[in-house]
Amino acid sequence: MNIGDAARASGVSAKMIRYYEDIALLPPAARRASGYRDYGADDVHRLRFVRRARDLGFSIEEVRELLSLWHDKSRHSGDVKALASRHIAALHSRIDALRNMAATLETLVDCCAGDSRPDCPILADLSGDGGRCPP
Amino acid sequence: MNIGDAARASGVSAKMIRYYEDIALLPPAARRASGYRDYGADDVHRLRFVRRARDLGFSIEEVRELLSLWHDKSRHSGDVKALASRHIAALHSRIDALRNMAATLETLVDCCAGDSRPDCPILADLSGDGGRCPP
DNA sequence: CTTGACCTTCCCATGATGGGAAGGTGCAAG
DNA sequence: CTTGCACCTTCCCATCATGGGAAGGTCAAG
Repeated sequence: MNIGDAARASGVSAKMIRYYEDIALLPPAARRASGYRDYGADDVHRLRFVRRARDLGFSIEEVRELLSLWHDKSRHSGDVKALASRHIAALHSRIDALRNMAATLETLVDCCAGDSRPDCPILADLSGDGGRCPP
Repeated sequence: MNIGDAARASGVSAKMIRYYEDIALLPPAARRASGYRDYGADDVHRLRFVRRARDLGFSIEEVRELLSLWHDKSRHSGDVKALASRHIAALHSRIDALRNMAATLETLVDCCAGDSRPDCPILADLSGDGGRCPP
């Protein structure tokens, strides 16, 4: 299986597959005589794992840990759970940060006339003319 | 006022102030005879504006638009409101993406024993052993 | 006049991804 | 066989916003 097929089968771009190999997230791929990388079902399986973990927002380094836990048949599920829980906490703090931004902006947008006049509580807030915009 | 003082007064690091000038987000700073940049109250005011906008999650390019609207005394508040509304929508889609990740992970974490045994629904899910983990 | 805190510019690194160039391979149709 | 096209290889560059640090100049207090 060429890299392009592996990419299509796993949902990871060929570019990324090479990159993951380069940073040793994945073991060096087998090579044909031509130098082409050659992938099998196991490789695609691992790629799908990586893809799924990335889709869940794990960083490359976290995926590295997940892969090593996955391959370790004597792992403790507690270690996986701890890693996932840490990630969930990180997600929640990012969510909170974004929600705070959105809430602030929504308040400002709600009291902006949004017409052709220049007066704008959004700009007023940004420029530090502390809020005369209570909702 | 030296760049360090402006940095402390605005909450924007000296490094970033130079960078913002470099990419023309800010006009070139005045210079003393020594070559040192020299900042006044207006500059600090603009820096605070940028800082606040960045804190609300606006990209540099969006801040550029906001600054130009701010300086344009004949702006239409509708333009500001539209920009802010677009940004709010973008924030919400990022929030949704993160919340979906967190929700999926929470389900998995909830049915992971988290002890010293190796069986783990989190890894099972990642490896594509489609969910025998209904909450 | 020395010392230490500041300033200048310049280059490099991050994280994860994409773009593209230059050149080699593989396969099907002519 | 040769041509053509789709694919592969490596290598370098760009993104976005920020920080780190080196080499060298400046300022103010002691």
